[in-house]
Amino acid sequence: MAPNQKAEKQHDLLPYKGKIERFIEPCLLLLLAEKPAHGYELIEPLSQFDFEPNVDPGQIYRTLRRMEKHGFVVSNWETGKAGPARRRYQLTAQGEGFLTSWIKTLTKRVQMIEKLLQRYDQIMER
Amino acid sequence: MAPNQKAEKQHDLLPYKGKIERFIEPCLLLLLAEKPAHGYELIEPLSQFDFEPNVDPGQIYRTLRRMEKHGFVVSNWETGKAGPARRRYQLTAQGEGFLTSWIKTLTKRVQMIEKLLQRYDQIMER
DNA sequence: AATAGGTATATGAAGTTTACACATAGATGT
DNA sequence: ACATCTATGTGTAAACTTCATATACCTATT
Repeated sequence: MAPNQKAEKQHDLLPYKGKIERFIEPCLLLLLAEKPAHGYELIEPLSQFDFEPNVDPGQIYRTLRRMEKHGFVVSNWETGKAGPARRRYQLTAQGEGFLTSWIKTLTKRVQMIEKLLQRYDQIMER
Repeated sequence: MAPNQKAEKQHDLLPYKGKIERFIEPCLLLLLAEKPAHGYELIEPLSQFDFEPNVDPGQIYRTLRRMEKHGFVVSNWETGKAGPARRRYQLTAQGEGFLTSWIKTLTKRVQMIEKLLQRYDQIMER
């Protein structure tokens, strides 16, 4: 096929972020494994995982609800306390299993990246 | 806000892949840093990076053209050899710089994941 | 010389995921 | 009464991936 200069619709390439798809899921599950919490309360601890750009609260709530639909967490409304009602989430046994599979996936990802990094080091040595 | 059961349009959560956004870019750049090549020739070596599902050839060609537009690689048509004409790609100095920034990004990603993995190990110890 | 298969490059379109803005609402302080 | 903080959520466009498909040249075979 001959060279061709059609317009390109896709992304402009920069900025590249190298984000990990749905990384928020294992982060949320881990935090809930440590202790039950409501969404708002998870914003700050989540930010410790260095999300860039900053963690989107909307995404937290959506992800929690989604995971609840799949039985990975359960929630109950907590009134009584000060301020508006909060939905308190707890990890389920299923959720633990899901976290475990996430851990396996992430371990593989690290290996993938390490492989590339090592190969990069090799060509840099020359 | 009260509990609410609206239909959910978003993804069904499973399967989760934890793919790294545009991971194909640093892989291609690294392979080209090792030695110039045409797209078709890169399919097999790319698969060594354990893409799941398998590397999409279409994505390879698109990504190479895109990176060329940004000056990270240059190509020239190679006839003469057996088979149809091939577009031979070479890394540019700019491309090396882009690869370097990718390496930094990926190093950060590894750190993010390691942080999570360690924290997971901690709660598993109990 | 037709045709099948391999090599090589590329596009179309639908589905998934993220980013950012915005909406809702109760509680608290002035 | 009003603003502000806490808390939960939705709408939507842009970005990204996936899978299917198109094109075309070359080589070997019948």
